[in-house]
Amino acid sequence: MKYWLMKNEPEDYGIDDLKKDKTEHWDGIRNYQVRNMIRDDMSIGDMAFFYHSNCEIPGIYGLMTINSKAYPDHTAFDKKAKYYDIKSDKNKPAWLMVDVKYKRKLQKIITLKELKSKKELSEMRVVQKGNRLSITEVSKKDWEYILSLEKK
DNA sequence: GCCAACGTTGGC
DNA sequence: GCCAACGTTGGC
Repeated sequence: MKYWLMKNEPEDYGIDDLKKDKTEHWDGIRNYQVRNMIRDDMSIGDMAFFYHSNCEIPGIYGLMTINSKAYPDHTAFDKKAKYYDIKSDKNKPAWLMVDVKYKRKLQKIITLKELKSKKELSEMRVVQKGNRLSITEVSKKDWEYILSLEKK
């Protein structure tokens, strides 16, 4: 069982949208490192933080579970879709996605600022400069520490 | 809206 | 296969 942090822009799709939808496919991954990670390392039942990026208050807003294995991202075949990719062929899909299931919103937002202020989390990928991966793995230790911050 | 950091592309 | 140019991400 692994833990993840998954970024999305709330203007595009945020935690409240997932709360409403209950489950949704996490499409639009167009980075090979991230694709390989969801293909090789992610499993059904893994837990993930829903992180809001590129917004007024970047940070962790909620929890979700991974609800499927990686499967072809059909938005890559759709010429009208934002993330259409001419290189992805239906017979040989270049891009994958997983389904995520809403668990709950955090009682309070754990902001990026707060994450950065904790020396315990200095190893975490999201707090490191120049990290641009939309999905990163979170260690069990960091996962539990972050959840403990919710109670403070 | 700026810009640093990083990934991708493509000429050679 | 190198690397400059370009595009994207995302915090600020």
